[in-house]
Amino acid sequence: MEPTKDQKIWQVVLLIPAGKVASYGQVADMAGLGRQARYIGRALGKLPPGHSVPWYRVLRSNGQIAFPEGSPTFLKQKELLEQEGVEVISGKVQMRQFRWQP
DNA sequence: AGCGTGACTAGAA
DNA sequence: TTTCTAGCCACGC
Repeated sequence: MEPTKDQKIWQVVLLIPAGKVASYGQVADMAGLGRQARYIGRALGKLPPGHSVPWYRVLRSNGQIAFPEGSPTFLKQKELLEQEGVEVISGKVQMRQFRWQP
């Protein structure tokens, strides 16, 4: 059976090494979707239960988390990133040292 | 079949 | 440096 776009996106996200992060545009390009950065978030929203996809390693192009501060999802992502060793400040990540595939 | 929406991006002020 | 605007494209209703 053919893998769907969502599956492809999840596969790309799985390729992100721990301790590093990637932007939606980066993932979209690697998934072969080009400029569909917005679809990435939507696909991650479709993630099934019991998944092992490090969706929390996907951030905006400027290194900021895509959720509003104070949201449970935001807090969860921040916690997971810090657990990976990524420094999160004011909802932003020091992508100067954590940018994936320069 | 058409319209609104969004876990986005790049550029300008 | 931060904030605002316009462009973008696929999906769901």
